[in-house]
Amino acid sequence: MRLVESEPGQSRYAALAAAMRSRIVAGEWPPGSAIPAEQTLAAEHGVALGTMRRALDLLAEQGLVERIHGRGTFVRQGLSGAPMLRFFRFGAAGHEAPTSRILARESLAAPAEVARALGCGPGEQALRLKRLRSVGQQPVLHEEIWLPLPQFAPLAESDPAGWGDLLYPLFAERCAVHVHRAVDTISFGSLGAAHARALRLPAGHPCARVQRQAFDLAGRCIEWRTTLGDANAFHYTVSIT
Amino acid sequence: MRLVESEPGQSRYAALAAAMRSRIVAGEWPPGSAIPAEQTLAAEHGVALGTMRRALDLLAEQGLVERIHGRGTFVRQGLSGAPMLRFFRFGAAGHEAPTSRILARESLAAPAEVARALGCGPGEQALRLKRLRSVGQQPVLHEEIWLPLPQFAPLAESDPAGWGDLLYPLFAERCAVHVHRAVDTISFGSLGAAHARALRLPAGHPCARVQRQAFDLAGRCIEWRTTLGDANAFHYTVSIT
DNA sequence: AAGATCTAGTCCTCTATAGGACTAGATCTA
DNA sequence: TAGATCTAGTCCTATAGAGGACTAGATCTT
Repeated sequence: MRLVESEPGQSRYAALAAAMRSRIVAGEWPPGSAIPAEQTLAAEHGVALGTMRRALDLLAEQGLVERIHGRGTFVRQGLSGAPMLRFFRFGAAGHEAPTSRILARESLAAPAEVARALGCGPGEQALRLKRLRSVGQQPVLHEEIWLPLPQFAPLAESDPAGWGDLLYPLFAERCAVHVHRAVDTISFGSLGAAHARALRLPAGHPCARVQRQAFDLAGRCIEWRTTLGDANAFHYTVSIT
Repeated sequence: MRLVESEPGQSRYAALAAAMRSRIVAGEWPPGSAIPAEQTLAAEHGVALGTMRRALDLLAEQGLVERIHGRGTFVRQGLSGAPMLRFFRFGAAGHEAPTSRILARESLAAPAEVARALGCGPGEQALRLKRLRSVGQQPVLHEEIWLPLPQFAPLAESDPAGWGDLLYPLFAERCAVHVHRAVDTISFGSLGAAHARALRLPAGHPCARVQRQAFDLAGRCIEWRTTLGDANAFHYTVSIT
C-alpha cells in the first residue's frame, strides 16, 4: 500500500494526481505505454475507485495522460508535429505536406539569449541547425533551431539526409526526448539579406517571426527555435472564452 | 418533475447539461444571476445529486456557468473586455489603460462580407463605428466595427461622448447583448493613407490586422470588427499541448 | 458600536456499489 | 477459412449517503 499524504488544504485526489505525475515524469511508465488499471491503482493507494478516477481525470485534463474507453489509460506521446504551417497559408499548395532540408549543423557555445531560453548556463555547448521548409518547389519557412547538447548528441553525428521531414519523432527515436508542450511567440519584422535569399524574397520584405520554446514531460526546455516566413502568408485564428 | 429523454448513445448527464443549456440560453436565468441549488435541480429532474453535478461541471467547463464554492452556480457574465491590446506591446506606456474616441457612426446596408460574418441577409441595415484607441496621447489602434441593427438601435441614437472606453459593458447595459465568445483572426498588411494618418504613421507602413467575430450566449454573431495597429508593436504568445 | 459566534444555505470531497459499454483476442461454428 | 460468439479486461455511468468547507447574514456578547 502506497499512501499519499496530502498537504493541509489539498484534496486527496489532488495529492494522488501529484503523486502519479511524479511517477510518470520519473519514467516509471514510458510515453505511449499504459499505466495500471484504475481499480489496481485505487487499491494500491488505499482509496476508493472514484477518488482515483478523479485524480486521473485531472492528469488527463492537464494533457499528461490519455484515457481510452475499454483499453486503458496511457501516458501521452509527445506532440507529433506542432506544425509551424498552421500559422501560414500558402495558396495553391494547400494541404501538401511540407518537405525539409537541413542547411547547416554546428556545435557551438550557446549565446546568452539562447542559454536563457534553454535554461542552461551561458556558454554551454549546444547544437544549432538551420533548416528550410518547402511546399512543392517553393521554399516557405526558414528555421534556426538550438538544442542542448549532451542530450542531443546523437543528432550531432548521424547523417541529416536520413532525418525525414519531422523533427519531433526524430527527437523521440534518436534521443529519447518527448516534446510535451510548446510555447510560440509571434512577432513581425523584415527579412535580412541572407534570409531573403533563402526564401526567394526581396531583402527587407516583411516577415512573420515565430519563436518557440519546447518542453519535455519534466518541464525542461529542450528546444529554442526561430521560424521566419512571408508576412503576407501569415494567418492565425485564436478563440476567446 | 422535469424528465429529460436522452438520445440513444448519450449519457444522462450530457442530456441534462443540454437541457440546462437551453434554459439558460432562453433567458430563464439572466447572466450574472444564480441558478437553483444542485440538490434542487437534481430533485426537479429526478436524478441523483452526482449526476446533476456532472452536468453542471460540463457547463462550467464550456464556460456557460461559473461555480463558486459556498455561494452558488452563476450564469456567466459576458466577456468584460476581450482586450485588443493583449496583441500589442506599446513601450513606455506599459499597462496604462487605453482610451477610446469614436470617429464616425453611420447606419448602412451591410456589404456582402459583413453580412456573411454577421450571419444576416446581405443588404440588411447595420451600424458602422470607427474608433481610435490611444495610450496616453499616442493613437495606437484603429477599429472599424459593424453591429446588426435592429438589435443595436440604442447605440444609433445616444451620444457617443458618454460611452466610456469599453464597448462590451456598453452592449450589455444599453442593448442587453452579452458577448460570450469571440474569435480573432490575425493577419498582416500595410496601411492605407487614411488609416496611416489616423495612427500618425507613414502611408504603406506595415500593420497587423485583427478581425474579430463576437458571439452571444445563443451563438449568434453580434459583432464584426477589424482592428489595425503598428506591426512592429505586435506580439502574441500561444501555448500548445 | 465592535467583535465574536451561530446558523442556514451552498458547493465539494470521499466512500461504496452495481451495472453498462467498449476493446481485443480467443474460441466456436458453419 | 470466414464469420459469429464468447470472455476477460478496461474505462464509464449512475446511485445513495455522510460529512467537510466556504459564504453571508443574523444574533449574541462585551
